[in-house]
Amino acid sequence: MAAAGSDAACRNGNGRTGERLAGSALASDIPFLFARARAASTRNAHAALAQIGLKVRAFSVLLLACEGLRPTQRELSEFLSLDPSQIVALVDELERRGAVIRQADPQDRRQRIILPTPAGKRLLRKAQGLIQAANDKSLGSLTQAERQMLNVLLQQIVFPGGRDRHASESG
Amino acid sequence: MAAAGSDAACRNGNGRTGERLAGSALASDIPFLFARARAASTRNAHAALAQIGLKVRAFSVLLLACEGLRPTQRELSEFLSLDPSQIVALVDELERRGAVIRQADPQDRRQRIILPTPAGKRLLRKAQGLIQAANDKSLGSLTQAERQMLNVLLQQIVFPGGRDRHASESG
DNA sequence: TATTGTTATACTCTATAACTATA
DNA sequence: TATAGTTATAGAGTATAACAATA
Repeated sequence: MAAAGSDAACRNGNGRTGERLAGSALASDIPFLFARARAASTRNAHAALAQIGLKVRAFSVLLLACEGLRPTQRELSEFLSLDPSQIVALVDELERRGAVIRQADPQDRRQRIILPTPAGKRLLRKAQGLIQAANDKSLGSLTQAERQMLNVLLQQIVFPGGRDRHASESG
Repeated sequence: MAAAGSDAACRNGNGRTGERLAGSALASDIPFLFARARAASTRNAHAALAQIGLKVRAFSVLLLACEGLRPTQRELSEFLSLDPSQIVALVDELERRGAVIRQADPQDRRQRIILPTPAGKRLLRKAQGLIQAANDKSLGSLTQAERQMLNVLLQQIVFPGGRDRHASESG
């Protein structure tokens, strides 16, 4: 690609780089900032997870499966804002790998509960270490207090219902 | 699609919805929150801009062209973190529409400076009104002070160089 | 009849490489 | 030789519709 930003400064003889445009009103546009922040943080997360053959989507599913919540595929779809058909592919991948299993819910046999295997739990622990390091890199310019504040603000946007969350800075 | 979140709560007889998973550690993961916040805000922005036939990418290019900064395509590519080939398509679209023109830089005829037309400036004003309404919707759960704080934190992440920006809340 | 999971398909977005014209 | 823009192409990500099993 052409991955601007970090190392792309001062290249051409004209002194014109993308940095010059940071004076634009766009630099204060929240959706634009979300897009750039997300791109950078998922790039770091992907790079970190690559060494154990995971992607962030699969990591999210694995994490949700490992917390004792016994999620159905439908719930995963809703919470991750992904289409049910995408969950199928993600669970297929994790199941092939022996990290999770599908269990038919005895109370409604249409639903499949996603459960972790011991190997899945081990994989998650490894992944969480890598993710934490990646997130530290993504948020390196923020203090711990600033990260916590950012976490609270983002949760207010994403979960406007406003359940009293603890902002535990897992990432 | 299956667009979870907003209206998907309380559907199945089991009382199991995606909302239940908000207790997960994933709900405190910053990249996850970025992804959901970005998805929601760009969805709103796209819906708003659709009525004038623009997408957010094209809007960004148009805005940068209209501020007197005389950006080259390379600069747009770097600042928007898009590949140069994607800029070509965006400028093509805006040019077909009569909103911008390409001008060869006389000092380096390889470079094309993107300039707005009067029609382009009018289109931008319309777009900005729509974008502002969309952003108000996306950030409805935040006070003005919280928005400003979010803006500052995001800029610290995206522009770690730390030029003294004004967080002018253009969106 | 409605819902869960599944499959298939198309469309957008993103990434990569090669080409041209200028430098 | 190197860079700006362009073109073409392949891959990932996303959206949509139809189907089988179950309710």
